[in-house]
This record gives sequence, C-alpha cells and structure tokens, in this order.
Amino acid sequence: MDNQEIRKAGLKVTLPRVKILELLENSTQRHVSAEDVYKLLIDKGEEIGLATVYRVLTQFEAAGLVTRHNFEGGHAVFELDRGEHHDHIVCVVCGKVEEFMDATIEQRQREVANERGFEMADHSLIIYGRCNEHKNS
Amino acid sequence: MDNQEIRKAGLKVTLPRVKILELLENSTQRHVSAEDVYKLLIDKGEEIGLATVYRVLTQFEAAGLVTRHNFEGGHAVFELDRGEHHDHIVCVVCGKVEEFMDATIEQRQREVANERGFEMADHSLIIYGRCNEHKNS
DNA sequence: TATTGAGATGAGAATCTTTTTCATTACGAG
DNA sequence: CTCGTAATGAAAAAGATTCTCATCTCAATA
Ligand SMILES: [Zn+2]
Ligand SMILES: [Zn+2]
Ligand SMILES: [Zn+2]
Ligand SMILES: [Zn+2]
Repeated sequence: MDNQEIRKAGLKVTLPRVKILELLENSTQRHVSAEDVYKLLIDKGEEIGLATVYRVLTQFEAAGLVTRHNFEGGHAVFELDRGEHHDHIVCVVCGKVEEFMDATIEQRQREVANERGFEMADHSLIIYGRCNEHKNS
Repeated sequence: MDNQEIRKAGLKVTLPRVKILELLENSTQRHVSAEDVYKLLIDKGEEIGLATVYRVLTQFEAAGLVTRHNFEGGHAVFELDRGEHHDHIVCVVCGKVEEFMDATIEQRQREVANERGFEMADHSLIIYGRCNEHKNS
C-alpha cells in the first residue's frame, strides 16, 4: 500500500503525496518532470500546487522512493524506484528512453572509483544515440 | 593559436571569444560554469557580458571546442575539449572532480547500445562518491 | 469523537539559470 | 578605408525551482 511507503519515509500521509505516488506508479511514462506530474494531476482533476509537487518529489527522493535524473534539457526528471538499479539510453531525435543494466559496467565503475581512492556512492550513466527509427536522421 | 581554432569553427575572431578560450585554456579549474567564466573574466578586468558568455560557450560546444556537462547542481559546466574523451568522478562532499577513461566501460556501452538497436552518439558517465579525504563523513 | 498543534499545502513572490531582444559596435572582405 | 554582416552587451523575458506565509489537515490523544 502506498500509505505504508509514505509513512515508512517518516512523512504524513496526505492527499497530495498519495496522488503523486499513485501517478508515478500508474503513469505510462516512467520518467517525468515535476511539471509533468503537476500537469498530469491537474488534467485528472486533482487539486494540487506546483510547489507541493517539487517539495514532495524532493522528499520522496530523500526517502529513496524516487530517483532524480539530470538528463539534458535543463530540468530534472523523476522515476519511481523499483529496487533494481538501471541506467538509461536516450534517443537524441525522438527522446525515447530505454533502460538497461550491465554488470560489467557496474563492476568496472566500482573498480575505477576504488583505484582513485573514492568510495562510490552513486553514478549516472546516460547513453545518447539514435534509435532504430532514427538511425538515418 | 586560438584565433585559428575560432576561425576554423566558422566564427569571427572577436575579443570576447578569444578571452573565453584563453581562460578555458589557462584556468586552474578545468570544469567551469558560464557564471564562473563570466566572473573570472570580470575579476580579471575584462569587459564582457554574461549573455555573450552563454552564447559563446554554446557556439564553442557546437564547434566541438568545449564539452558541456550536466552535473548535479542545476547548472551546466563546461570544459575545453582536449581530444581524448574521458568521464568524471565527483566527490559529493567537497566537489572535487577527477577524470578517467576506462576502455572496458567504453566498449560495453557501445555494445549495450547496439544490442538495443541504438547507434551511440555520445554518453555521460558520472560517478559520485566520497574522495580520500571524505570517506568518513 | 472532539481537540489541538505540528506538519503540510497552495498561491504567489523570489531566486537562479539560461535565452531572447534590440540598439549599438566591431570584424574582415573587398 | 568603407561597408555590410555578424557579434556584443544590457536589459527583459523565459524556464525551472525554491521560499514565504497564511491557511488547512493529519493524527495523536483526551
Ligand atoms: Zn528515436
Ligand atoms: Zn529509468
Ligand atoms: Zn572530497
Ligand atoms: Zn573533464
């Protein structure tokens, strides 16, 4: 249940938080901006403020419920954390986003960090390219 | 000479462009924001507008003279392109940036893209972690 | 169930980054 | 040196995100 997740995060179970979490769970687009979340909820007839969306997404991120990505484009996108880590490959023409996880890359990253005296906490890997339908353009 | 590089990019050799390129070549910090560039030049007594810095950096990027990175923090950082590709490892405590290049990771990225029908054009890999001096915190 | 107070919300202002506008200036071809 | 075009700078605008604060609501408890 969503309420448990929110409670577990040390947050009060409020309508905006429940609505945002529901939307992240049910939206067809997995990677959405704060503005996206706001508009999708408004279109659904929900009453919510943009500031609340930003606040709640940040809180959910801190609680490990969602992940924030700094893709190109000047705005952050968020996605529900489904437990299994993954990275992204984005089509520079149409913007399509696919997810992947490569054990070799994950392993090497950790090694690279260690070799330099770093303790890896996180990483962001985004491959940009042209998808099947846009290899020509 | 800088002037050649600028000319080769199809741009007029103007004072602002020369100053920005010089700064990127001589700055102790390799990864700088537009604001950084602007302030560093102003502090040096140069006359330049912030809008020009943004414009020129974007033009340099298009010409392949500099690379833009979307690190965390809500603003882009730029660095002079020195021919050899590399990725970054950033300390989440002090912000120190180190560079690295790992052939295995580079290779696997290309393969991952191909496996999914993508033609890789570029990629962004940033490892976040705690450096030597901040492993405890 | 009613009370109540800390925490949450929403509207708008504020802030920060980046882009655009437009009148003026400066390259550089001829 | 002249001239047309591209470039510049200041200010305004746009876009993304955060902050402020008066109001509201969850949830503990009486
Ligand atoms: Zn595509
Ligand atoms: Zn994803
Ligand atoms: Zn450090
Ligand atoms: Zn670098």
